[in-house]
Amino acid sequence: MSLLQLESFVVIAEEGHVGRAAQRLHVSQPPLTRRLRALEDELGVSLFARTPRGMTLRPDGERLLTHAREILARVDTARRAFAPSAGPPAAGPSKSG
Amino acid sequence: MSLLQLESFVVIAEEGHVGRAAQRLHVSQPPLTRRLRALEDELGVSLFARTPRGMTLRPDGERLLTHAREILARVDTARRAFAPSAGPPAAGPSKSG
DNA sequence: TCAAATTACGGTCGACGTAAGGATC
DNA sequence: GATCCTTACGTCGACCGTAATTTGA
Repeated sequence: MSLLQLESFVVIAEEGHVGRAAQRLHVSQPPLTRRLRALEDELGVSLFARTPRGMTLRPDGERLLTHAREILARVDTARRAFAPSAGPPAAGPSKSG
Repeated sequence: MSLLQLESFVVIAEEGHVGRAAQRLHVSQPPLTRRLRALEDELGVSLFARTPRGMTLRPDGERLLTHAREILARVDTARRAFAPSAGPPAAGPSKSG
């Protein structure tokens, strides 16, 4: 399980469409299908129901979606904590001003 | 930032020693040094102070350590939610009993 | 001098993109 | 017949391990 797989999964779930998800992620469909496939294989469950109009989240997929969002949110928080755009929230302002 | 980098960082921080961390992670020192290096480079900060006896966590490193532990804990929770060893906590037991 | 981290180098595995295939309505 | 997901194939990049180099008390 990698962050890339998790993010790919979330986007596919949001779009309900591998092609659309691929556009959002700036990759082609095959890599996305494979990432999802690898994730399902590792977890040993089927995350989506394949329909002729796209992908529908299954119960296991909905459960993973919750976990995935939390993980990605934490990662985003960590990244922001070190982003140069804004100072850390708890370190206090510099006394230079 | 990858889960592998985060896990590597945490182990190095715990051991204060790349060599020991490498043993725990079943890899040699160079890959571990590179993972840490890539993480520091991506974050734009120095996580450890290099000393002749090992590595000492710096303020930025301590901050990241907190984030990293939370992220890895969430990932572990997600994995357990799909682990075949135990059923999901909220799905209820099978009606077979 | 001694211990530890880091960089250089070659080899192997994984991931991507294009093209072809299978399935459903 | 059209749309979408999936698999096959060739190529490139990333990561690993061994060996050599640099760093710091």
